[in-house]
Amino acid sequence: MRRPTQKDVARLAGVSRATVSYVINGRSGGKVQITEGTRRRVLKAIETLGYQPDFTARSLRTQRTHLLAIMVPDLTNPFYPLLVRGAQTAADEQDYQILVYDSDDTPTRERKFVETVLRRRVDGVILVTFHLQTEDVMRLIGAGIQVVAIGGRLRTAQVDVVATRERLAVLELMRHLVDRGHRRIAHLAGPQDTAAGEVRLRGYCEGLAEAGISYDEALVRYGTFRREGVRDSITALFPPAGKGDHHPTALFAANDVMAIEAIRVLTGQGWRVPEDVAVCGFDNIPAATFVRPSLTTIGQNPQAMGQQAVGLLLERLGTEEPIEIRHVSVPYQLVIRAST
Amino acid sequence: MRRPTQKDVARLAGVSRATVSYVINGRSGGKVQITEGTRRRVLKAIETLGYQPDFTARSLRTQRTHLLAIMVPDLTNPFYPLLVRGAQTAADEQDYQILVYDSDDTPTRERKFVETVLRRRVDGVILVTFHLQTEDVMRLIGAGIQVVAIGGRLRTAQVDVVATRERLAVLELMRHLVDRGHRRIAHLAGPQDTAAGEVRLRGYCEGLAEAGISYDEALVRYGTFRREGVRDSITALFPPAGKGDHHPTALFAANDVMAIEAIRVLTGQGWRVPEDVAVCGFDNIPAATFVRPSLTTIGQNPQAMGQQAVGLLLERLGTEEPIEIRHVSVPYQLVIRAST
DNA sequence: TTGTATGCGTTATCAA
DNA sequence: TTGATAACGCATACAA
Repeated sequence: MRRPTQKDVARLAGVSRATVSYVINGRSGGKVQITEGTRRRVLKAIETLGYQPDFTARSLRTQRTHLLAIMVPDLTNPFYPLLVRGAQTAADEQDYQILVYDSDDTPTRERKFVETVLRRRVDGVILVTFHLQTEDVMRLIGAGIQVVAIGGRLRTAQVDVVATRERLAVLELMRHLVDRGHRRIAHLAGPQDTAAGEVRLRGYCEGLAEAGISYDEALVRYGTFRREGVRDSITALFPPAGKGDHHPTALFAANDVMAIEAIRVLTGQGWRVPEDVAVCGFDNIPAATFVRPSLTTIGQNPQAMGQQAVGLLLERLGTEEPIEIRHVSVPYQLVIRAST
Repeated sequence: MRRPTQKDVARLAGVSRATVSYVINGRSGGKVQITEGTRRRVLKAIETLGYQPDFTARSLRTQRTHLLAIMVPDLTNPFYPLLVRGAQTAADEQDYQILVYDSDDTPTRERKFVETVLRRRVDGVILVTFHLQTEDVMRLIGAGIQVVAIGGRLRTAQVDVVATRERLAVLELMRHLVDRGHRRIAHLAGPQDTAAGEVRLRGYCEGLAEAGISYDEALVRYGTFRREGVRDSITALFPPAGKGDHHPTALFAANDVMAIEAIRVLTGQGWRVPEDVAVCGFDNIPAATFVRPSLTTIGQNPQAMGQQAVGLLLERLGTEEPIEIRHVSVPYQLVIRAST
């Protein structure tokens, strides 16, 4: 009834507990040698008893939990499940499990995450954070927990970072619009206190500059990355009265959610997309393919990001040697669809 | 540098390790009484040292990990992140953490999940399974792991179940269509070897019966819950030639993904939705609000399901007494939108 | 009311 | 090559 322990295995195989441990951990490669005979006897006993090592006990002894944790701001944003899945795939191969934590993008919960992983003694964490400070990260590192950040926000902290080169991606998107002949390009920007909002605006500006188009602040509106407020911004940028006039012919929204809402508002007000206004977004969420017209956007590769992040973590966990800080960027993809 | 342990706290407070443990675990309610004075001294020491109990060690001792695990078939299906989030919210309140596992809907990975949680000694699991057998579940229970299943598939196993009354939901959906005057209602069914596919078809049939409409097998096509194959089914149900003729005036797709694809195919072939054909789905995924026309559907409440599931688990974990098997159903919601 | 001692299941160090 | 044995950090029965 009770789960068998190493002791049971040892008794059945007629050896000591230590020997069982040696066999299990394949010490045979190192200094400790086990006779093939006893080795097989032990293996046999393990088999018949259905013995499985207890992670908890092992963790206490080795100070390794074989547990990773990933914190994301919003699991219902389709970007993050993909990230989690990528992480999972990579972790699974090495028998690491993943604790998933939805911070709801609040400072309180992000803090709580830190406390939790500290007590749980997870081996490594993947952070998608908008609120943690360098000092929070330092606490983790101080406790021997490996850290990798997704996205640029913690660039300055001493941690590995996995990110998309968003600025370059936006630049490419802008080139696409310019190639299509657009000169008056509006931007529905994200909040400028977020790395994403800020860097995408920068890409927009550089894109204009590259095409020799002068920046016009009247063409830039700031949003929240959510649907709220988009209607007002659109109405301001595209006054119903001014149709056929000197209106912008293209709109770059800082993310797909806003872009899709923009399309809805525009068509609702009688604009044709893409004939009157070309619209593009950023993220390539699933809805981008459903919406009519389907949305031109930048596809990040969250799954690859998750995998990479775990890869970095496991590398550090696999060696004693210190590894220098790494910043890896994951390829993005310009997805051209009907909206431009 | 090293994390402080109870021993450090004890030394600083000038008491024994046991006393520290008593204080922490609030034994004061039980038989062991601690003087207010020493209690405060200990608390003070904990504070200044920044001591935090070590989950691992505690787990080894108590045989409780304070860890739950949830297995879902596909994290990129927006239903499941909500489920996870609901579970998380509930778990978080009692300081339980959640291991998330994406089984990719494969038997192999579902098995692997079982092995993993067994070794990890998680306290309870939430199962959304399409492949596990009763015996797999029995292994978990035998190991003292609490189990709750989401959805009807394990109804017959001896476990708690949280589910939506899908049959009743479909019935309500059918009533809605009938109220709108529809008599020829087609059904894009799900695979009949899945509980969802089967029960939704049953609801469809009962809905017809209730309205006194005779079942016509020519109006039922079987799909995969995915976009593939929908085009063919739609073309067969709504021959382009037969427009204006004796075609079905409504379509109930067994899930939103198929319904949305159906709308796309129908409009692509010149049918107007809902004027020529009313379309409805099941699940209320986010895209259901984005699609034009927006989709009438049944909204399950995955978040509530996750919360409920954790609730059942924690109840069992909170008491020694055996609790009888419970089947709880979570309210659904008929969401009427533009497509009908 | 507090302290002593033991064990949870492992791994790893030392002898044998 | 193998076997005792001591931690790992904590909770608790029992003794004081």
